[in-house]
Amino acid sequence: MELRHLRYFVTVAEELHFGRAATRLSIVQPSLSQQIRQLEDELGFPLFYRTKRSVELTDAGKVFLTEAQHILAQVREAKRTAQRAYRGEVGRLVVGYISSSTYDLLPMMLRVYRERFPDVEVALRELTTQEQLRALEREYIQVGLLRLPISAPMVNVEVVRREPIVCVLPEKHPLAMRERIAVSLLAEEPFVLQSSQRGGGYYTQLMKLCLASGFSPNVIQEVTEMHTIVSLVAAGMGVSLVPLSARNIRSQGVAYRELEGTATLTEMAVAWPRASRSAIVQNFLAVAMETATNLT
Amino acid sequence: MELRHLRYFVTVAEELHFGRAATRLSIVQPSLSQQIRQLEDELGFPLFYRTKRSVELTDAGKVFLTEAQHILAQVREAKRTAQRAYRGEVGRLVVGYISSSTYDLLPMMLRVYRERFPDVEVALRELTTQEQLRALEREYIQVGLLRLPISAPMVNVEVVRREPIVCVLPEKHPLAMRERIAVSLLAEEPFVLQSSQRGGGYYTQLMKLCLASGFSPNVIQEVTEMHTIVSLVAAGMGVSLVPLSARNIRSQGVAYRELEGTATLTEMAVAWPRASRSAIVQNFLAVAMETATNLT
DNA sequence: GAGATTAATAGATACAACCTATGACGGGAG
DNA sequence: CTCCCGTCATAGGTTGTATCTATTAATCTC
Repeated sequence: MELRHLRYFVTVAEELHFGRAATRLSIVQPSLSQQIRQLEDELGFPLFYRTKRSVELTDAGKVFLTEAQHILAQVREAKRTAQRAYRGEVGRLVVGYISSSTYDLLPMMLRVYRERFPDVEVALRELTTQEQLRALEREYIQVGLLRLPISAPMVNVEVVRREPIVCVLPEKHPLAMRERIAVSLLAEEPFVLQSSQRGGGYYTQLMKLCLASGFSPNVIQEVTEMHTIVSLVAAGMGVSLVPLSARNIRSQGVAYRELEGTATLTEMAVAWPRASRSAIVQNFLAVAMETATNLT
Repeated sequence: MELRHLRYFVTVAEELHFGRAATRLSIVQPSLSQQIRQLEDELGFPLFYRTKRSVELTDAGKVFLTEAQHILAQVREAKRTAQRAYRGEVGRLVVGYISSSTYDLLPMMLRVYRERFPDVEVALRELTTQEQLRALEREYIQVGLLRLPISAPMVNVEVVRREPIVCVLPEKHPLAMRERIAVSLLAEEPFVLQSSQRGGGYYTQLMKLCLASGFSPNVIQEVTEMHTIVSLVAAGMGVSLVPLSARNIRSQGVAYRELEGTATLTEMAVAWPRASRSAIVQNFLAVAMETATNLT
């Protein structure tokens, strides 16, 4: 049995006339008769009552007709669905992200992406930058939103935000009176930082920044979340160095001050496996870049 | 696209190896490659990532795989279902019946039929013999359970029960003392009968029976149901002539007496359109005949 | 009863699925 | 590093079968 048999059968069943059906199918009547006969032989029962003048469906033929129509519809649907999958319009996308992306970057990207690709099921996994790299490798996530620098040869990255590192300190702190703060002034200050494990490349970047000013920061508290840092600073526990976008965290009693000299930048990026050929991922990346340029 | 393409594709997807898949399909590898290529061309996207050493499904290929498997399963199912329909094992059967068949004949037939053909949806229509003949013609019912005689050339009948007509009269009635009653003795009795409209051929049969004994019955009450006749007789309103199986109607205060002379018989039959080629109907008829002989 | 209509049959043809032979490429063994 | 094996693609010939043409058989209509 081939789909041809089903197409022919459905047409004959609709026309109840071999000649007209054959015309509609752009073949000649004997060919059609032969194919229907073939189908009947395979099924083991007649689909039509034929007299020399008229054609009528048998009961079993009626049953087979509805089945055949369903099958043909499903074939059309299968084609359409698979083509949509090819274009990355349906499927599942697992996104890893660092918590500091939840203030604006992630929501903005998701809003646009979901609007443009409503039939892709999006799953979210909050993971640190380091965890994301492992997860990308193991295909636990398909795309990550993380902070540079990273070292991972099998992963492609594209920067979506570049922002200066600024100092966050209690509002009442003497240094808060200055408009800009030299890093060296923080040498004696107590620091609240993400743990090196959690901070990843960003932690290393901060260490280098301080060492360049001749000191190693006095870390009195390690935390996991950016907003915890801000809260603790607000409570007067110490100071910290954070990406500029941390200002989005609403907290009373803290001040953000630029650093003196050339601004040290920190970069947020989307990351995906170098080997990924997934259209879903490509579409998400396109949305991500677009979002990134739009908010510059 | 033909089912062949789907069958080939599913096999390659299962094996992830063109050579092995071709072997399983009893064709050679280049033919298989060619057919898959053809399918990809029609779909407009690749189903596999091919390197020189390995084969892997694309994302869209995975989607199409599940669709293709569904389609192939549905084809198998369609074949099976239609074959069952051909054997009269699935579908719908509308049965017409007269109310007097509900005492034992109809229930017995239905019990056996439903047990043997559980996937046929049976619909029941209580109709008089006359109504059934019209309904058979109009294909409102497919088979009828009615009382002979009838005159309808387009309808086949097969007798399923043959029983004598007996007299039913109040227990206390003087004639009830006799073991058998001559019809002529009923000449002056008030009769409770079904209306001629409703009674059909059976009504005519009773009229002839009385006329043969030299009288026309004095009908004081026409009713629609057999059990109403028995109730009214029990209440002393009159006498009646009913099929023997009316004894199944439980009612106090009535007596059933055979008629003198050669018993006049009344016949219950199954009826179906002469043109019917429905296997469902044939199966029901077979069950009906079987039931009929079993209860003789 | 003749002509028109419709489906089946018979035989020829053409297309496409299939086969054989071969090539290109990569990975692994020596 | 080279050679060989495994794997899929390509090229060209062959075969099977879907299709076409021509015709027949049966029925309906005028």
